[in-house]
Amino acid sequence: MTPLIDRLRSRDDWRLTAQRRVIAEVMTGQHVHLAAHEVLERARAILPEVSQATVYNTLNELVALGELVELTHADGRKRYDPNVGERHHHLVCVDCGTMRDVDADDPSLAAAQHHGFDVLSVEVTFRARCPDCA
Amino acid sequence: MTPLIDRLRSRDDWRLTAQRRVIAEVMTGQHVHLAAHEVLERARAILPEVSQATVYNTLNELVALGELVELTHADGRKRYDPNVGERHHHLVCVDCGTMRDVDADDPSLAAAQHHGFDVLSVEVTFRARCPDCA
DNA sequence: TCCAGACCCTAGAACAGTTCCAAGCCCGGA
DNA sequence: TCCGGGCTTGGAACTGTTCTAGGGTCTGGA
Repeated sequence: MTPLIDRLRSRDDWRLTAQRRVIAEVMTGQHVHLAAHEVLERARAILPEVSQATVYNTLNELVALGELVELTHADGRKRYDPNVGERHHHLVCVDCGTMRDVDADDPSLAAAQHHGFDVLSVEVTFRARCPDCA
Repeated sequence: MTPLIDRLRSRDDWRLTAQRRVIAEVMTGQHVHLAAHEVLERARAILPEVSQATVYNTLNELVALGELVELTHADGRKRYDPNVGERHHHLVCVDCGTMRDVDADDPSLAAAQHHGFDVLSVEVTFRARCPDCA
């Protein structure tokens, strides 16, 4: 039993059905940054009758519950990261899209964190609320 | 005549047609981060017979030429930033998507750079090439 | 145990953003 | 003027995501 599934099971405002449990199982681990279609594939390997709509619904619900973070990838498809607890950032391969979590507090990445990647550029985005929307 | 249009005009591998000039005109300025449909709208205000396909083609070509940077926004649509010269990062409103350029070298944003925004979180992405793709 | 209501799941349709395609247009060079 | 290559166009196609309608499942109360 993983912490994620434990947390979900103990919520009384959210039913942990078989489908949802399988999706949570798939989303468990370090360096997991799956796109929806990959989640669907892996979930179906465990429970073949999971539907696409359920995967999308469940992923969105888990994001709303704060259990996943949605990442927008350059290829246009969203990826989901279960590592919400600790502050961390991302190392992304510009060719294949592979991602690694890195914990860096500044935009210069320590060599020990390179994971063998050849770093090309850094992109910093500040998520904020503008005066008009405040 | 703006520097961007000047640069484009002087390329001999790329014809600066009326449509392309209008699109470049629309993309000129500071804090310009337009999505394709906005570029189309504004371009048509100047030259009504510009087609959607041309806007997409031209934006992609300008990105390939290094004259624009493509930004992936959480809402799924790409935005284009003409500010390619100087290293800078982005301040994004989570509600309306408004963006501002900021020049920050670390993930703590100086108050002078806040543009009145209420900063919620910082996201750092290292663009890299993984060992398999190298 | 049975029932009702709430919640959940499914397949397929619908949607939005982007790209592809075939055809016609335009410009520069011969 | 004619020709060829590149550019543009509208519409179709494609892809990722969301919506919809209908049926199923679970839970608590009678």
